[in-house]
Amino acid sequence: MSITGPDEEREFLAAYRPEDYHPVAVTVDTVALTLRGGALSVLLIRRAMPPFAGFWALPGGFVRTDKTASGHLVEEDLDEAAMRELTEETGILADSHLEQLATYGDPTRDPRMRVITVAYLALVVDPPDPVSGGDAADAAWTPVAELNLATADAAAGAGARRGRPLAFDHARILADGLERARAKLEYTPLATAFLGPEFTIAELRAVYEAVWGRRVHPGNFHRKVLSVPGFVVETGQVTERGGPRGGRRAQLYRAGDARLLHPALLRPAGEGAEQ
Amino acid sequence: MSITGPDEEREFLAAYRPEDYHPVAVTVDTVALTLRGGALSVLLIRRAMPPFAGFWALPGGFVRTDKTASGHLVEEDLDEAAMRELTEETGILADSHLEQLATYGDPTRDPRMRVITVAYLALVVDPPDPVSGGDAADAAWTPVAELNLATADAAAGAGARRGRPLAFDHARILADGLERARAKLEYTPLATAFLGPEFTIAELRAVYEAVWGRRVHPGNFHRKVLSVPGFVVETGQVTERGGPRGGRRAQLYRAGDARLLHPALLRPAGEGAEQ
DNA sequence: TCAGAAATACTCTAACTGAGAACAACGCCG
DNA sequence: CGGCGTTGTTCTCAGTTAGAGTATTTCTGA
Repeated sequence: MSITGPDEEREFLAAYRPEDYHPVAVTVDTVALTLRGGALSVLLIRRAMPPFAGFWALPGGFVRTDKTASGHLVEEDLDEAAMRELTEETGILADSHLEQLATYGDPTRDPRMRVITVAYLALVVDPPDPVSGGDAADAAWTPVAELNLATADAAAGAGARRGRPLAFDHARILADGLERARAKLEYTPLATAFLGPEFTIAELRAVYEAVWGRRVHPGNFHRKVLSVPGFVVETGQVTERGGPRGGRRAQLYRAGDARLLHPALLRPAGEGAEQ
Repeated sequence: MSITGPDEEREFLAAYRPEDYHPVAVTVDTVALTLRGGALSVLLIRRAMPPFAGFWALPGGFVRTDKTASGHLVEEDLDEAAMRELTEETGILADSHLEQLATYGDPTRDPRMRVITVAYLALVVDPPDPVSGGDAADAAWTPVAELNLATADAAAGAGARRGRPLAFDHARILADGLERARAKLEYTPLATAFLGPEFTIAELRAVYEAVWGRRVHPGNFHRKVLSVPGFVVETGQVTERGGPRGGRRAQLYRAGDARLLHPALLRPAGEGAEQ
């Protein structure tokens, strides 16, 4: 199906009239989430360069459509760009989960020029401390609760209220990422992407509690998780020790092969929450 | 928070090195769905220009970042671009619903150059026949069943099997749009966006059946719709006449103010379906 | 050895589900 | 005009799932 050719190329260029166009830049930004000490945390970098120099922001950068020093053409897919930028700026590998979130193209979102950004959601298991690189002056896992984000709706325009304000429209992107994670815990086995290969039901419950920001009834959670076919599979092993303050040893489970949860684990309808 | 200025501009340009970059184009493509004669249909255009000249494709085009004849800078948001292109190419207005779907950036997806496209899902109520314009040689509402799409997974690489193949990766985008619509019928009042301001429960059920491609139990559907708070509100009116082959007059309802359906209307778990 | 803690199991009631039947109101046609 | 098929609406019933609370088991630490 190769319909490329000189004729078509000419047609296109005639219609394209590059001189009439302002350049557009395409970037990727990643909402990387993890659990650290029981708290849902997001990976932020401190911007070294203007605009928003000194502000915290989501790690990300330009999609490569350029030539290297050797003149070789670099063309990467958007997912690859997201992973590359994450590693370049923070040293963190998005090895557990990576999915596209949404694309933000408000003409005023970057004061420099027209920048359209494709946002990603990444989950990372038990990550090391980040190592800042590239345009990042610093990088850190930051508990989401410390950011004092408004709700997704309210954060849309204003950005974070108190706490550290984020650069650009990153407060909104973060809010959208959090909402996506919260929603997908309900009907997919996404929670297992926060955990290592083997985990207990209590650890799984801790993921739900951290992401949803709510207490979850241990007994009912246990029953529901085990009743969903393919969510978790028993390993037959138990933990080496009980909890640090006593308690029974727990069964260890592995993630099953289900891609969707039937029935779903719905979050309580009530409003409240957010810690 | 105006951090724009000559210094920052210079910084940015120093890092950007435009001469090292190949141009990137950003387009929008829209999966516009409607119900015509009870069949779920998608709006397609026939491409006038290469590549894929003569192929059917989703309506869409370049996001404006250009100067008009008067030299005025045109900067539109992505949503605006999607609506504009839809109307330019087909004459159809996305007045009922418009939401972003996903962004596709495979470096090989357009044989001409690097084109990143932001896909949208639009729903249209009782639309007229399209009027082709712009780069479209033709435009038509096409029943989705006629396209013989594979499932979302299988369609990813190969595009449509039999039936008319779509240009670029539009078969995959369409599959993703259909899956989004099917999923959102479950937990949002999206189905009402297929209907006019007043509708009967049976018409609402017809939307679910057309989009899901499955029969839905009339009695249970009725009960569930009325039991979800804020999904529909009674108008007190009834239809002028019963059905063409007899039958009782139906109560008329309006869309309620719920944004989420609690409890949700889950589609039957079974596989099958697709008409 | 005991108190507290955590994992797991059980109980109860309320709510919801799918399947089917029943009832109500209409158009059509003889 | 009156039965009949059609469609809208309500109801019944048994099976499943939900939330809340409690009980039991098996740990740790004092």
